[in-house]
Amino acid sequence: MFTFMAITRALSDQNRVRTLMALKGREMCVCQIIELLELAPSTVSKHMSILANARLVEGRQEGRWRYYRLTGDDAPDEARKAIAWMFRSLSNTPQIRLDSERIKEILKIDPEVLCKAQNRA
Amino acid sequence: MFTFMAITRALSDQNRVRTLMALKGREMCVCQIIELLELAPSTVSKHMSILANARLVEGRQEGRWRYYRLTGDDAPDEARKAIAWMFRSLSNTPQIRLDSERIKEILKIDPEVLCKAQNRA
DNA sequence: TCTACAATTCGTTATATGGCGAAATGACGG
DNA sequence: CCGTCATTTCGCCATATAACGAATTGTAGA
Repeated sequence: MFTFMAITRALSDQNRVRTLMALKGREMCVCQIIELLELAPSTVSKHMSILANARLVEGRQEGRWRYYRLTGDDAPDEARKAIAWMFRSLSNTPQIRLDSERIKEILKIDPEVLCKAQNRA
Repeated sequence: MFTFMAITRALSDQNRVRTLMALKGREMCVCQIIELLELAPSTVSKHMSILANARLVEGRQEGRWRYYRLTGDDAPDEARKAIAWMFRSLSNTPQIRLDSERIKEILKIDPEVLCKAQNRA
């Protein structure tokens, strides 16, 4: 029950759901997610820790960057089922399609350049 | 997306999840749900309206009593999938098993008697 | 119509949550 | 080591939410 509630609470915020959808089939570093959601770094970091706590995502350090991806086979069954349900429900919605387009643009930019641009803003 | 978020927000409260699990395969009137959750009538009523808004349950008036049940085939696909996911995740958890036992006892009591008892308390 | 009463709505309160900016952390290049 | 810089942690504020009791609504029976 505790695990299940951690998942539903994680999924109860739209920005976290958008993030999970964005991670379908790829990794993204924090600054790329910041760029997608247009939120402060500290806010995004907190969202990621909530998702990680619910075992919906896992992080990987690469140099100065931290990459997040959806959890794999090691994740609890509830988490994988939740992600599958989310994909079935949302893949064709306007918001997710819109995000999908923006992600394509964001991924074109070298993370190094992207982070520097964010520092200036 | 709006529909999906309504569902995840509805599922993000433990008392609402317990209520949905309680409604598996049966109807219950509000006073029976009050008895299960041990919350004030106004609180339970609000929970039920949140669940109904997310199209996870639907109500039926019978005399002075209002019975709630899980939504049927008329519900959005997201809602039915969510309920299925919830059942798979929670059916064997301690809290739900405990509730299941209590529900058996509650259903033995005539709703008329149950409501009267609640008024006295 | 009047009373009883199950359920809902409304108003209030305490806590939880999402947001930000500032400071701390930790990894890399010099 | 030392500075740089991506990310996280911390402290704060505004809003959202869950809880309650009081008042309202609407139905059934007298």
